[in-house]
Amino acid sequence: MNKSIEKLITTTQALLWERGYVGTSPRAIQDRAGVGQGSMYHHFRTKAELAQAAEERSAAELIEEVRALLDAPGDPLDRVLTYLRRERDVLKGCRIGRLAADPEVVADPALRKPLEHAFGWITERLAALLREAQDCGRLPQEWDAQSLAATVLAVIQGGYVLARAANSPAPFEQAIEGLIALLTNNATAED
Amino acid sequence: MNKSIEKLITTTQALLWERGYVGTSPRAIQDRAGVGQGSMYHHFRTKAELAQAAEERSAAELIEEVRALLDAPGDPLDRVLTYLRRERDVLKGCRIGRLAADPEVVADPALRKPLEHAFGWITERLAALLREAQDCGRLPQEWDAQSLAATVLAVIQGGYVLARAANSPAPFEQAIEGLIALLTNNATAED
DNA sequence: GTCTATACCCGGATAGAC
DNA sequence: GTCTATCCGGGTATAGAC
Repeated sequence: MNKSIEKLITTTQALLWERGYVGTSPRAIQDRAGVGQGSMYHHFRTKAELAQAAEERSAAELIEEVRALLDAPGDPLDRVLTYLRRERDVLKGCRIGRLAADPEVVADPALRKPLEHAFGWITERLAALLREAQDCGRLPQEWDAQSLAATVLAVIQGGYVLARAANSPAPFEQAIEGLIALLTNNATAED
Repeated sequence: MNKSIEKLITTTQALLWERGYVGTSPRAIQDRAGVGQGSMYHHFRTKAELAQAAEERSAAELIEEVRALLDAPGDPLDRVLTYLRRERDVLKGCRIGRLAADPEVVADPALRKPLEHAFGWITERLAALLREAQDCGRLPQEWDAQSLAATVLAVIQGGYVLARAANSPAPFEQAIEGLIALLTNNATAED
């Protein structure tokens, strides 16, 4: 039915990922979507409104992808490691994290909310798994699972930053390997 | 002497930090610097040229600040921890890392170089300290210091991303505390 | 719903006077 | 060195016709 609406949203998702919020103009969206000016402004009153719809879709998609990985069967810590080693287009960065650089996104609650929601969800899910890993004796009980979950997500997000700065995926991969060493070679002497 | 040049560079540094490269216009620089159009284009032929000068200055300043912390006397691992706990305006993000989100910066070698240089320098310095910590027996010898250094820097950069997304310094602080737990509660049973 | 026209200011300069 | 004038296209819409 609403082919235009659909095309506008997916196109905006792609442009926000590539160029961020300030870097994405209504005209660029229209051109790439093949949708006219009048049509776009008929369905979305402002650029911010369309961006919000696109962000919400991207956040939902990211959550679904991560959920699929983290809900797999198997040892909890291994699932976290699988998530860390997941294949990624590193130099492209994170479709959600990228937007946190944009002051207009951070300043507008409606534009910031999808980021907060996606990262909040992922952190909670990781924390639950890390707690399970503690219960299995694979991680020390005295560690704070919530903090550790933030660390895991931060390594990924920071890895993207370092990779783009170096124009190479290498720093991302090193950061991940360093974290895996920290998580797997620890004082589980309790068992 | 060249008060104008100086004012243009420091103003551009501030605007790049706040708004990134695409988000910073020559006009905004001129207005905030109190320098006219003609003057600005007399000293810098393009926006990119001025941005490059500003980036180089910011990279040098960041390196100096980190050097001061990491060259302090004392135990090597403790110096890394001090660096991690350093006071920061978390929601402002990193003046260098922020620019890695910008596709125009990543695509232009002259604009990307200061980022690569700053992060490369910090990673090397951290790796050297972590190697010292291994020699002191405070970290397992089998860990790769280079990877670990990338992890440390990634946690900081990723922490900024999570904090801005949440509009709160909390995730940054959690990520740091999680990393400190990982670095200090490890299998140093070898000694 | 979609199209075209119009508007107004900004981005990123260039040219030439002072 | 700095100022003012000028330029051309893009950003972000709004208005009204079809």
